[in-house]
Formats: sequence, structure tokens, C-alpha cells
Amino acid sequence: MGISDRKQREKEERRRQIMNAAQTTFLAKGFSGTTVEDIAGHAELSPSTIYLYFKNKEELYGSLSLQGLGFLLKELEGINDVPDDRPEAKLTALKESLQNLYKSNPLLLLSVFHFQTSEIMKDLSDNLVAEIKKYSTLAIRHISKFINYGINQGKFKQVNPTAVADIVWSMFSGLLIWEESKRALDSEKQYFEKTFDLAFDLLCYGLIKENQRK
Amino acid sequence: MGISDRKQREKEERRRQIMNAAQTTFLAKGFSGTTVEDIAGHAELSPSTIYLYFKNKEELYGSLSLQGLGFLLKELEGINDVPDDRPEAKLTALKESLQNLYKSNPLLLLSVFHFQTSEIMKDLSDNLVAEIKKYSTLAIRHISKFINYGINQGKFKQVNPTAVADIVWSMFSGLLIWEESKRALDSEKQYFEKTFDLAFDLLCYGLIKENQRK
Amino acid sequence: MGISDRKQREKEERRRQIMNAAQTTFLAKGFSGTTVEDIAGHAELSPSTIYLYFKNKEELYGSLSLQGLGFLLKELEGINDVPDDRPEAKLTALKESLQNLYKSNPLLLLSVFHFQTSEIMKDLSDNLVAEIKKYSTLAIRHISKFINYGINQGKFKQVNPTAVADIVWSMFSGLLIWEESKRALDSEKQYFEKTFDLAFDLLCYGLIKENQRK
Amino acid sequence: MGISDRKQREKEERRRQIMNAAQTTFLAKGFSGTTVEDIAGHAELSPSTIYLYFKNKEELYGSLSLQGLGFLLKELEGINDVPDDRPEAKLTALKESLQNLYKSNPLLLLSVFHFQTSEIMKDLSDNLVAEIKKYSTLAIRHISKFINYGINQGKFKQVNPTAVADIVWSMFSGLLIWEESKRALDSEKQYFEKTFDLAFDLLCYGLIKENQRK
DNA sequence: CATGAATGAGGGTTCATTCAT
DNA sequence: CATGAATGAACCCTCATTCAT
Repeated sequence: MGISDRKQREKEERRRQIMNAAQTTFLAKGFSGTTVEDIAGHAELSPSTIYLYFKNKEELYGSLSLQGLGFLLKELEGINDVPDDRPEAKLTALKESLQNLYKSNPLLLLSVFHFQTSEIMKDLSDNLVAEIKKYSTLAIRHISKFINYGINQGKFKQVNPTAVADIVWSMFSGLLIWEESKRALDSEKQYFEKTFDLAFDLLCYGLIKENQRK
Repeated sequence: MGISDRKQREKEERRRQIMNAAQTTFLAKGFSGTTVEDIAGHAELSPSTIYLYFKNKEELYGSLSLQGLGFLLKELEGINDVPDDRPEAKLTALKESLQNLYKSNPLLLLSVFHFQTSEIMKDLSDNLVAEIKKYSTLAIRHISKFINYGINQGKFKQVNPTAVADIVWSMFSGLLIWEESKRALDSEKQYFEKTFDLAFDLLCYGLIKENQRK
Repeated sequence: MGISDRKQREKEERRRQIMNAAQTTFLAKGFSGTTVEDIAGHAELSPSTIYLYFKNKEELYGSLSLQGLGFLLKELEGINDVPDDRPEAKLTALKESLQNLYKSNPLLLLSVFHFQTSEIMKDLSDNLVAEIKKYSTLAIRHISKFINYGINQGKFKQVNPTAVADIVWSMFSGLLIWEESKRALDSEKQYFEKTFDLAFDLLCYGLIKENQRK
Repeated sequence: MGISDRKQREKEERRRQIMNAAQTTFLAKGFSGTTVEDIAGHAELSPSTIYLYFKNKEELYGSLSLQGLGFLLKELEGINDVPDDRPEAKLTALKESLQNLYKSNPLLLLSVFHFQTSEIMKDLSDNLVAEIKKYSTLAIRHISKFINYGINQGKFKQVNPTAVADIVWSMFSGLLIWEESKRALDSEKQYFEKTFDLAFDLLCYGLIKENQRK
């Protein structure tokens, strides 16, 4: 039992080791630009070993993407438990949540957004795409719930909450990718956080009803 | 004379025909996912014919990308000539400009932004990437000029104009791609325009100084 | 009549123009390394025009090779008419003949030997190869006749005349090609003539019976 | 240990197997006339397997060429150790050396000389060409050393030793290729050795000073 | 007669994936 | 469990050749 436990854990660790290597490599070279050998090299394994843990390149990619979305969802769910229930507080919590995730593991978030927006999707199986979409739809729904809450409380303008959630989501992802693509050129760093901060503030400010501003 | 004129025009048309086919295909399948045979099929030509008009797959891709950026830049430059010189008017003109471009040729704008995705950039030659970057930097600079104008007139908050330009650009691109990726799944259409409208309004509203609102 | 004559001559000239261009190009880049477009470029014509004068690349090549062999054969036949009928004189005439041909048109001789020894043969049709072989066999036979003459007169050792002819032929061709391949590296020039002179002299000297030397 | 040894040997054998197949094929069809698929067919492997052992077609070709030159060089170096130090003996040893090499592996020698044909050289990278040249220059230098030795001893005429070495080399290569090209037509065999024997003897005889002949 | 435009056939090379050890 | 070796399926691109003008 103890032995098989350890075996189990070792196996999990290998899996993680591969996923980490894959994440770095996919982000650095893109999906089709990345060869299985690349990943294997980073993971210090042989290519064939990868196939013991993942059915194929695509599934490895999918696991990565879903893992990231999973983290994100958990974070979003956590926001509901924020004691302060003013809608502005929810939004601020959302902003901070996203920023914290970014700070703790930029690759993770990058992958979530990068992966689903980029051409990579074209290479994936319909099943996987559907699952990714399901997760991100769920995330959008969470965000729109926060907006809706503000509207119901009469604090926010009468806007389509899903649309606003889409905007937040797109803006975040757009900035992330734009930042990354700029970095490719002039290697500015740490620029994203400030810009996203500003973007979010402007957006939120526009969201609040005029008579509700203090 | 007349004959060589016609020849010239026919040749140009072939070029365009190929570029159109390429645009559709690249958008549908990404750069490395697209085979030259795909494009040739769409253009109803043989693959080798493509090589009479473009040196290779990459250059075809580059022409497409730069062409789109060229259109966009021309449009942005046009905004300077808007007679109404209130900063809000500039921004509204910008919004309408982008929306009109999108309406007249969604593929074109999609490609401009989509093509910048770093996933694709990885496959391109440094030269081409540099040129694309140059163009988009120029575009950003145009947009930030409009923001700056509002700040100087005391109408807009004291924000970093380039950052705001980045936000507009990212938001636009993010929404475009997000929309497209959603469409791939549930084929909703014509949703983008409304969302972008809303996003832009919220953003602008947040941008204007409180004491300047009428 | 006069007109058709001129036409005829113009046509012949075009043919020659193409053959000249082809000779230079084939020697510079080899058979499969040379594209029809290359030749056309040198001839200042369009590729398709070449096909008005030659059925295909191979036949163009063949014509070149046979042309060279024709020149060579004519020269060899001329040696029979040399008034001085001592065998040594025939051999000296042969040596000078080859050297003169080389001096007047090195490309021509190079092509004769280079073409028939090199891998180019592998790309040619059996018919063409057979014809080239026929011609060169004829040439060999001429040379061996000179040797035979010396043997019959009791001046030369009792050797196989064809073998000696082969040796002369191979030595000449070998030196030509070796020289050319060296030139590719260190661009020495005008080295061939002296070396061939020496080789020929050594050979002839070995050929003459000892009691016949003066 | 034993296992890895066997693995190593198997791998070496595969390499050799490919090189053999390549040698035959290159000789039969030339460099550009040979497809990797041809070679793979002869080696009873798939084309992609070839690329596990050689970076590309050119490097495979180069290995072959250099290998042959290597054998040749070793043989030439061995001649210095011939106990009999009369210059004629050195030359006879040279002749026998070349003939033995030819008898033991005609393809090897054929390739050495055939591969140097400039036709083929044109397709190779500068690096490879340089290396091949370096090797063959070395070989020439060896041969010329034997000649020089005879001159210094007052046995040979005052000739340019390098020129004579060039002649030997060219003659050998010319005869080899000429023989092969004749064989392609009328499949005579075993003719080369006798002819080369004769050629060499004539040459050497011409080389020796008259007053030195016994 | 000359040519520009078009293409089909083929070649080199890469890489995800499998399989025997 | 891990891997080295092998391969088939593509893909990009070149080029000899044809054909309509």
C-alpha cells in the first residue's frame, strides 16, 4: 500500500514534470513549433516516455490548458466568499485575483488565454476544444455574476452583464498577449500589471452609475 | 500598351486572388496549420503557381499582414482630419473607424490582430516580425496621440496615453479574437460590434475627468 | 529564296547562341545543376524559346557533346594527312592537335571529356549515350592507328595499340578534369598545357624501342 | 556493458550498411541523380532512417568520399616503409598499392576519383569541398615525394615532381572512369588492371634517366 | 517566332508516434 | 518503467515542360 502510494506519487510527479516542461516550451515556441523532442529535452526524458503519460501531443496540451482554467475557476469561485459584499469590492477582488494569479504563475495564465485565443485551437480535437470552451464559459459566467450583482443593487448601469464579462475577459487576455508580443521585441517587463490596473479602473469607473459615485 | 496594361491588371488580380484565399485559410487554420496546397485549392490554382507570385509561404503571409496594417494606418491618419476637434470626438471617430473597417472587411482586421499573436510570430523571419511591429507601433502611437490631446485640453484624466492606447488596441484585438473563437463554437454572429461599442463607451467614460462631464 | 536563306541563317545563329550559353552553363554548374532558365538567361532568351530549337534539356546537352566530338574527330582525321610519316611525328601532331583544340576552345574539349566521363551520362537516354560512345570509340580508333603505325614500322614496342590509345585519351581527359577541379579551389591557370606536355613526352619516350632512340 | 557494446556495434553496422548502399547508388546514378529513397531502398531501410545516421544527403556523400580518401592516404603512407629504397621500387609499390586497393574494393577507389569530378563538387557545400581537396592534395604530395626522391638520387630526369604526381593521379582516375564508362556500354571487365599496368610502366620508363637504365 | 503563365511530378526533410528490448 | 530505433505521412518547394496568345 505504502509502496504503491509512493509509486503513485512518483508517477504524478513525472506527469507534473512533463507538464511544466511542456508549458514553458509551448509558450516559447507555440504549439506546432514545439516538437515532442523539445519537451522531452526540457523534462530530461526521452520522447517516448512522454507517451507513457499522455496519449499524444495534443492531450498534453489540453491537460495544460484545462489545468490553468481549473485554477482560474477556483479563484473566481473564491471571490463569492469575500465578506465585503459591495459590488465594487467584488470587482476589485476580481482584479486582484487575476493579478495575483499572474504574479504567482504568469505562464499559467498566459497559457489559459494564449492557448484559447491563438491558432492552436485549430489543431485540437473538437472534444478538447469543447471542454476548454465549457470551462471558459463557466469563468465568464462567474464574472458576469459579479456585474449582475452590481446592477441588481442599483449601483451599476443597466448593461448586459455577459457582455461586460466578455470585455473583462478579452481585455485581460488581449493585454496579456499584447504584452507578451511586445516583450518579444523590446523585452520590457512588469509593464502588464500597471496597464491592466489602469484598464480595469477605467472600465469599472465607467460602469458605476453617476449618482452612485461618492 | 493597352495589352500590357491588361496583363498587368490580370497579374495584380491573381495576386489579390491568392491573397484572399490565403487570408481565409490562414485565419481558419493558422500559419503552420495552413498548407500551401490549401491556399492553392481556395484560389483554384496549383500550388506551384503560388510561387510565381510569392517567394514562399512566409512572404505571402507577410504581405497579407502588412497590407492589413497599411489599411488600418491610413484610417487612423484620416482621423486627424476630423473637423470636430473635441477629444471625445476623436475617440468616437476612432471607434467608428475601427467598426467600419470591421464591417467592410472583417477578415482584414481579424488578420491584423490575429496575425500578431505571438504563436504565429514564432514561425516568421525576424525581418518580417520587425516590420509588422514597426507598423503596429505606429498605429499605437496614433491612438495615443488622441488620448494625449484630451489630456492636454484638460478633459481627460492624467493617464499614461501610451498605456491607454495599448488598452484600446488590446481590447479591440482581444474582443475580435474572443468573438471569433466563440463563433467557432456556437456560430453567434454580429455580436462583436455591440460589445465593442459598450467596451469603448465604458472606457471613454472612465477616461473623462469628472468635472468635465456635462 | 534569299529571304528564306536569311531566315535559315538566323535560325542557325539562334541555335548556336543557345548552344554557347548551354556549354558555359553546363560546365559551370553541371547537368542537373543547370536549369533551363539558367541557359535561357545566358542566351538572353526565354526558357520556352529553347524548346523551339531543342526537344528538351537532354537533347540540347547531347548536341553539344556530339558537336565537340565532331570537331575532335575532324582534327584527328587531319593528322593522317601530315606529310611527315615518322610515327613520332604523328604522335607529336596528335599532342599539338589536342593542345591547339584546347587553346582555341577549352570549353569544347572540356565538354567532350567532362561530359562523357561524369555522372551526366547517367541522366541521358540510352540512344544518346550510344551515339556519344560511337563517336569516342571512333576517336580512340584513330589514335590507336597512329600507335599501330609505329609498331608496324618497328619503332615502337609491342604494345596493345588500343590500350595505349585509351591511355592517351584517359590521361588527357583526366588531366583536363583534374586541372579544372583544382582551378575551382586555387584558381591556378594555364597549368594544364605544361603538364599535358610533360605527360605526353614521358609516355612517348617510354613507347619508343630502346634501340630506336637516337 | 556487453549490451551497450553490442548496441554500439549494431549502430556502426547500420551506418556502414547505409554507406555501402549509398556508394553503389551514387556511383550508379551520380549525386543529384540519386534520391535518398534510392539509397534507402538499397539499404532496405526507410528514407527517414537515413536521417538518423546522417544529417543530410550531402553529409552522407561527404562521409563516403572522405572515408575513401582516408584509406588511400593510409596506403600511401605505408609505402614509405617499403624496405627497398630504390626510387623505382617506390613507384612499383605505388602502382601495386593502387591496384590492390582497386582489386579489394573497386567502388572505394572509383568513388574517390569519381566523386572529385567537378560535376559533383558543384552540389556540395564549400566546407566539404575544401576538406576533400585537402585530403587529395595530401595524397598528391605523398606521390610527388616518391618522384622527388628519385630525382634527388639522380635516377630520374629533372622534372617537376608535383606535375608528375598530378599526372599519375589524373591518369589513374581517368582510366578508372573511362573503364567504367566503357563497361556501362559493353560490359568488358578486368581490363583496367592491364591498361593501368602498361600506362604506369610507360610513364616510369620515360621518367628514368637514360644513363641510369641498365 | 517568342514568350509569359501555369502546372505536375518529384525530391529532401521533419516529426509525431510505435514497438521491441 | 524507460528508451533507442524505426517509420509513414506530410509539407515546402523546384523545375522541366506545355500551351495560349
